[in-house]
Amino acid sequence: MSQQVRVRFAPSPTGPLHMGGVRTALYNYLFARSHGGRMILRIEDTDSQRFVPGAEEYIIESLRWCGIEIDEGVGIGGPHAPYRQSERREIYLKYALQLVEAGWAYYAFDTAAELDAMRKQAEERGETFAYNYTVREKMPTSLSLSEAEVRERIDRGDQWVIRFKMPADETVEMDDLIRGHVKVNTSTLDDKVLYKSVDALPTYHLANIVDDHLMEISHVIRGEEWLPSLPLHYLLYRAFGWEQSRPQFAHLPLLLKPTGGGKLSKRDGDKMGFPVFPLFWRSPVTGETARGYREDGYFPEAFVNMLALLGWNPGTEQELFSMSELIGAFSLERVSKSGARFQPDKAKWFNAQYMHRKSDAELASLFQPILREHGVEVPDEVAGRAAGIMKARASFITDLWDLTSYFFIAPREYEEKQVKKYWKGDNPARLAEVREVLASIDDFSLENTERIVNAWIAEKGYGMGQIMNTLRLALVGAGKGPGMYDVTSFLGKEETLRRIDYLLANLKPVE
RNA sequence: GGCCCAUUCGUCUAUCGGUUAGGACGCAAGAUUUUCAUUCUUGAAAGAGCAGUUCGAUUCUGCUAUGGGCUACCA
Repeated sequence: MSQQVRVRFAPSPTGPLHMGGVRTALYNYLFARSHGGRMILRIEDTDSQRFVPGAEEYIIESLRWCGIEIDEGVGIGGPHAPYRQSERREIYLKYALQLVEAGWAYYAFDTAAELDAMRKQAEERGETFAYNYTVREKMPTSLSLSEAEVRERIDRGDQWVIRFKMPADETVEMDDLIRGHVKVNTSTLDDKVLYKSVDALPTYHLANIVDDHLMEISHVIRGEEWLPSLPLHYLLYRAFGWEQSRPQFAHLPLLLKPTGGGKLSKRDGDKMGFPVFPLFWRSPVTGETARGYREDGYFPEAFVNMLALLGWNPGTEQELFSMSELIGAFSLERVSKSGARFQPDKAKWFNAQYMHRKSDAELASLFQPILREHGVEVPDEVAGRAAGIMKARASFITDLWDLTSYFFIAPREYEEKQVKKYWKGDNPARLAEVREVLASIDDFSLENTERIVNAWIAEKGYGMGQIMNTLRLALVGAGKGPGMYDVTSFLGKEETLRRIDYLLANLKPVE
């Protein structure tokens, strides 16, 4: 096993990459990095019907945002270029023909419409139509037609596909790194199309095997939805004579909907209010949009951390992992077998953990764009300080504005509930007294102000809650916010006094 | 319908034949507190069912049930 580890992430550009795809990419990346291997990005655009412009760029940008680095592939190049399957068309036909020649595949001349009709008829009879050893001799194929006739049909320009000649009765034994030994009898499988007539491109199965072989892929780590076609893939490796270098397979459990059944899909996010995609997406064809984790205020580290733990665990009680810690801890052996239900609440919790651990400086650069959106221009240091004071109660960077707006904008209106509760009785007079105490303080630091004002409250025998909440009404305008001395030290003496004066002058106490 | 995969608290999971079945999210209660959070403590909460193997099964085997995937000239 001195062979170099080479894995690939091979999405198809039919739309935005969804979080399940990101997780597959992540596991491939972690596996590659933890084995000193290479991570390859291959774009599987063999479905010309479903191709969506912009999807490839979206995939690359998503991986970049997540910190999943590509060593080789689309956008980077490498020894096995090109890495976009549509640019490798001539390769596949050659290999498909090789299979026909060797007797592992055959031409079939029936059209998609004819097959649809046959399936429908079979269904009406309560049967299921399978294109396999039971029918292939009766269909117009190179198996039933004479060589001359086959030649003639092809030369005439008739449509043809190449199908795999599935053995009639053979047990295929396979090994999966996650699921263990799996056996399937070929009698339950059908003659899959390997090469399509509609766009003169291979299907996934052919392109996949050929490219994995040519690109010297050592491990195929992909979603569980591919497990049913693993026997076909095994057989293809054998048909090509590539069994010795066949990669090892690992089929990942699926990401499931938070409630109910089924795999996670785009609709779930729309319905339940969480993103299913890493980045915001607007379809260039339909104009449809979908929210993204990035735009919803998630940190890529938190998103990746959350995704890594959905279907894998380190076997310890550690939950917070940086990418390099993940690389150190990851192993396919610890990937679970059953589908993992995605939990929006847990995703939020992960993000909050990262939020609480961010430095003021890091938060400042993320918070500044939001401040500017609200017309607030302050130095990074000030933005960072505001964020730092309030980060403990934020889950997302996007929570910060609501949490800190009063730091930057003096209240002009006051929350009714707080006014009713505190802007009455002795409190206005007491606020005037506090104002004088504050006015006498030179060092407005949190500690100093706290020490002096608290001592004064104690000396006077006033109620802490009454004084503080009245002061809060003046400075914040509502019953929220951090400790009052956080507010006074942030605002500074001048602004603090100004806000108190404004309240005193403009709001009539309630009776 | 057929084939394949799976099955521990509501959810993500630990356990690799012997444990008071552990942790986390969420939930509840309490503590702290000048508001709101944070934080801390505590609590409720699980081996799908039935056989078998075994001195002993959550763990191994079989069946059933349930969930999921696949069943296209889509990946």
